[in-house]
Amino acid sequence: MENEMDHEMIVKRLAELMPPTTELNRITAIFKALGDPTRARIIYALAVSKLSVGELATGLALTQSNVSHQLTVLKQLKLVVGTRSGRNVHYQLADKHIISIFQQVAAHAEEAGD
Amino acid sequence: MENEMDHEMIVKRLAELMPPTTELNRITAIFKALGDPTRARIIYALAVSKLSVGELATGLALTQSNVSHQLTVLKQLKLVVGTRSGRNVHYQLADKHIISIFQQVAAHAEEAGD
DNA sequence: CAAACATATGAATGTCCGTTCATGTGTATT
DNA sequence: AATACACATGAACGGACATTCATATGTTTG
Repeated sequence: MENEMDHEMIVKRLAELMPPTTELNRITAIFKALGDPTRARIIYALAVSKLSVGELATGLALTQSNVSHQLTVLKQLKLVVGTRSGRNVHYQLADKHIISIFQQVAAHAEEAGD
Repeated sequence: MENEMDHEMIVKRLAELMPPTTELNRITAIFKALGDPTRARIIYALAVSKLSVGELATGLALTQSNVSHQLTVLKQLKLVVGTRSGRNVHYQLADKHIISIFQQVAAHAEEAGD
């Protein structure tokens, strides 16, 4: 914490303490991407196993088009990567970091559950 | 990883491996809340110091109404808590857990930055 | 090369949501 | 009690976005 003198200062210079706009945009874009149930389910599925678009579609009861659209969003944010093998494209999580982020949020969601 | 036998099984039972709907909704709701730049900035500000609604409004150049609306969202998800003292209501992060979540996402955003 | 299969892309649509404006509720001061 | 101050709430408007449908691109097989 900070004393009263500092507090006034903090309020006055709060904007300067914020992360740069472009960084903040990148961060919020990631949160927003994970904030959609469909994309979250895709992430959960890929946390279990590397899967193709079709497998995700049938396994999660989603349209192929829908899955593909969501994957492009996740791909753009480098949350998943897809590698083609023949006709199929197998997607996997970009790194295991993502799983721990979900775990932390899940932990918070539990203890904050009404 | 898993062998080919298991893989078919996984696809078939993918839905069962998903977290229960209500839990998934809670998790995605949190992500969605953090996925808005305005709310994210509020979180960042509160990570620096406990602040009143008015201080947040002036410090972040936002409408008082806007700040209040976003705070109700964050409050409902138990990401922040507000305590009244006189006319003012001072808000703070519900726990420091939230900061580490941002740090992890920020770390990912950096290394994935184009 | 034609046909079938897997994935990607584009447009269109309905819904959700962030912001603003206006007003209401709560609290202190004189 | 009346006024001023701090915050909350509700309605409304505009923009973003998730999903669907149709179609295009890419890849294998016959």
